[in-house]
Amino acid sequence: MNYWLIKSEPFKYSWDHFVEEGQSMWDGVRNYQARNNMMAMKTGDQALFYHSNEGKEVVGIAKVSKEHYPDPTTDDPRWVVVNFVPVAKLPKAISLKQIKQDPTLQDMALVKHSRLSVAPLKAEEFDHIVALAYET
DNA sequence: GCCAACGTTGGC
DNA sequence: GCCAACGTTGGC
Repeated sequence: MNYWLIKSEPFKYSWDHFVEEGQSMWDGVRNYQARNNMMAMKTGDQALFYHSNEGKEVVGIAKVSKEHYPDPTTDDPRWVVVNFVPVAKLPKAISLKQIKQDPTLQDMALVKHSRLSVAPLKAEEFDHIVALAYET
């Protein structure tokens, strides 16, 4: 199983909206690195859902419900989408600030390549962030 | 195939 | 709202 981090501007597509819909087609990715990451996703892989710009925090856990297929929102055959379903909302959102201050999370793409919208996560990083969120 | 111009993202 | 970082485009 692999772990990922997916970013969305809450203004465009928030976690709450995601939960409301119960499923999301992750479209609009127009970046090769991000696309390659999406193509590597397998059904059941877990992803942290991050709010960029507004909030700047990890708010929930999502899971891949459908592996990549051609992006129906464009005729351009280069782009793909994947589907996600919500797994759990984190009891406590983990802010970018907190991530940056955590020595074990310094290698995250979120820290190093802040513009990458779909990034791989190590299992340790995923577990660490989830553990932080469930701490009291 | 290089590189300048341009557009976009996202933190601050 | 600004700007740095970075990706993409297009002329040569």
